[in-house]
This record gives sequence, structure tokens and C-alpha cells, in this order.
Amino acid sequence: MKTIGFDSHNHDACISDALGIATDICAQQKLQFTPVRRRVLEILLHEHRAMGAYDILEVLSSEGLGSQPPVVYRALDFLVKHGLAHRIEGLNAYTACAHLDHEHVPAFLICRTCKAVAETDTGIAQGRLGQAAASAGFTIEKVVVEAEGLCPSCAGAAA
Amino acid sequence: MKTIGFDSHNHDACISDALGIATDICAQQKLQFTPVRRRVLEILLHEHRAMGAYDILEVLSSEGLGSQPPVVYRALDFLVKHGLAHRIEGLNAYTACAHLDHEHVPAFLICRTCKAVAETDTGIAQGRLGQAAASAGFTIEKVVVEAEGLCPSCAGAAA
DNA sequence: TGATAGTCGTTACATTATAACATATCAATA
DNA sequence: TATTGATATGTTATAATGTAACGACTATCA
Ligand SMILES: [Zn+2]
Ligand SMILES: [Zn+2]
Ligand SMILES: [Zn+2]
Ligand SMILES: [Zn+2]
Repeated sequence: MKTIGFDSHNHDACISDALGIATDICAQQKLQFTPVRRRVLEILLHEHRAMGAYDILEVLSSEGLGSQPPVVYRALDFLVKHGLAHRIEGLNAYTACAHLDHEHVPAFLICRTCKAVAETDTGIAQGRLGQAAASAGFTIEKVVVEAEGLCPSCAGAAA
Repeated sequence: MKTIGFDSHNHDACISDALGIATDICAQQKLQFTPVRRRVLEILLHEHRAMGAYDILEVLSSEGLGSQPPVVYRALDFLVKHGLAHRIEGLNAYTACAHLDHEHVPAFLICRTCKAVAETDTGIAQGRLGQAAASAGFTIEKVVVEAEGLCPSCAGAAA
């Protein structure tokens, strides 16, 4: 349950590690890790930030990889569906998964100032929400947990 | 921490109680509970469902209370800001608060079939997410917790 | 090689949300 | 009550986000 995103780290290695794991995952599941899909994941990895679909499209477009919305939405759908990226509901935005190496229910800490995203893990469905669901007879299929606030560096800058 | 939304109940009383409390809250805080604002809350209360802004606008419009998007978005902003309604991020939709009588951090159980919404309460910020935030030096200002799945009656219908 | 499923490029459109500005109303006080 | 500053509303226009649909292309495998 390590939190990634606000601490500094070897980011080039971080990116290439993630791309390697993603490549393996796609190979194992016989998924096509096409140029557009790979590039979108790279773009998301490059920032540890939430990016809007149209922000990503702008980059793709400048590289000749597609200029129409469906191109990026399809790539994002693929990445999200297979757990390589996550959608941040509170921002209508997307971020690369920071825990590619294991199954998880992601939870996010999102800086409202710089949009940096830290992904952590939560056993939320086993906690109070799980109890409430059970007692209501509700079957949970998917959980969104997002905390918005100030990251350490933005909090420091404001002080 | 009672969950409301999937159980049957005296709905007329439920609505008028909520409107009464909302009226009191506005009076206490010297907020203007104008006709549009009140009517939007009524519409949300009438269903225990997530409704899109444009769904609400359609009703308002048919009643001569305003026909342009800003009318409904302003009313929703007011209701959300003062805790009388909540935004459901995962659906880009809105629902009346079911716990007007006390401060709370809402969590939602949302049926993906009928869009019924049950609001429950969670101490999420004190749980694992709170720990993760603290250890990352992140200041939580707002938390979104939404579980999507099947409500009892939709689960029954599918079986 | 042909059949099949998956992917891509593109056009057009749907849905959700805001900016901006003029007008109207409210609430406190001079 | 008349003034006035803050709040709320009406309206137009547009921004931002997301999809449906269709034909062409490509990978995969029998
Ligand atoms: Zn993840
Ligand atoms: Zn920040
Ligand atoms: Zn509530
Ligand atoms: Zn249902």
C-alpha cells in the first residue's frame, strides 16, 4: 500500500518500468498494445498528474498519432478497462496506474492546485461502506474513492 | 449511519420533512431559499435517484421556472454548496441529501440499472485513506466515495 | 488464403457545463 | 422611504467532455 506521486523519484526508470510491465501484461493477455495505446500510457506516465482526454489528444495530434476525440477515448477505454490507467471521476480526467504489479482497488489523493495524483490502495469494500452495502442488500461492483486537497509542495508554497 | 434509498417508506413525509429542514437551515444561515432552488430540491427529493442537470432543467422548463442551463446549474451549485444536495461524480448527476439533520461525509451506493442512490455515512478520512494521506503529507479537504453496483430490487429482477 | 474479430480514421453529433453581461430583487441602513 | 451594495435571475453564446456510426484496415488463426 505504498503511496506514489508526491515523493521525488527516478522518473525515467519509473516510466520505463511501467511500460515494461504494461507490455508484459498485454502479451500475457494477448492484448494489442498498439502505438496509440502505448503512447497514451507514456503521456500519462510522464506526468504523475490527472490529464483530460483533450489534453492528451493535443499531444497525440502534435505527433501525428490521431487528431479526433475517438482516438484518445478508445485508447483510454482500453487502458482503463485493463487496469493500466484509471479515470479520476472528480476531474473528468485520467492517470496512469501506479500499481501495475498487483491487483488493487485504487484510491486517489488529488492536489486541487497542481493536479498531482497519488495512488494508494484501500480495502474500502471491507470497511464501513461494505457493511452499509451488505445491510442494504446492495451488491458492490466498483468503488470510487477520491480525496481532493493539497499536496505537500502546494501546501508549502501557500504557507 | 442509516442507509436510505432502497427501502420503501412514507415518501411524502420524507419529502416534506426534508423541505422543512432545508427551510430551517436556510433561515438560520440567512440564505435565500428562492422558488427555483426550492423547486430543484423538491424535484431531487421526489426521486431517490441521481438526476442529470438537464433532466431537472426539463422539469423546470415545463413549469415556467427557467429554461436555460445556468438556471439549473446555479440552483444546484447553491444546494451542493450548502449541503442540501450532493453531486454524484461517477454519473455527472445530482441527488438530494438524505441526512440533512447532521453533519456528515456522504458515501453513496448507486444502482447502475435504475440509478437509485442510497446515501450513507463514512469515516473514511479516519481510516486507511487518512493514514495514507497523513504519511504522504497530503491535506484532505474533500472526499468522494461512491460504490456502483446493483440495488436489491434490480438484483432480484436480474435473477 | 480466407474468415473473423479487433482496431483505426473520420464525420457528425450528444451531453455536460460556463463565461459574460444586462436586469431584477433583496436587505440593510442612512 | 430612499439609497445602495450584495445577491439572484434571464439570456445568449460557447466551452469542455464524450459517443454513435460507418467504412477501411490489420492482426490472428483455422
Ligand atoms: Zn492502479
Ligand atoms: Zn500540488
Ligand atoms: Zn448528505
Ligand atoms: Zn436498481
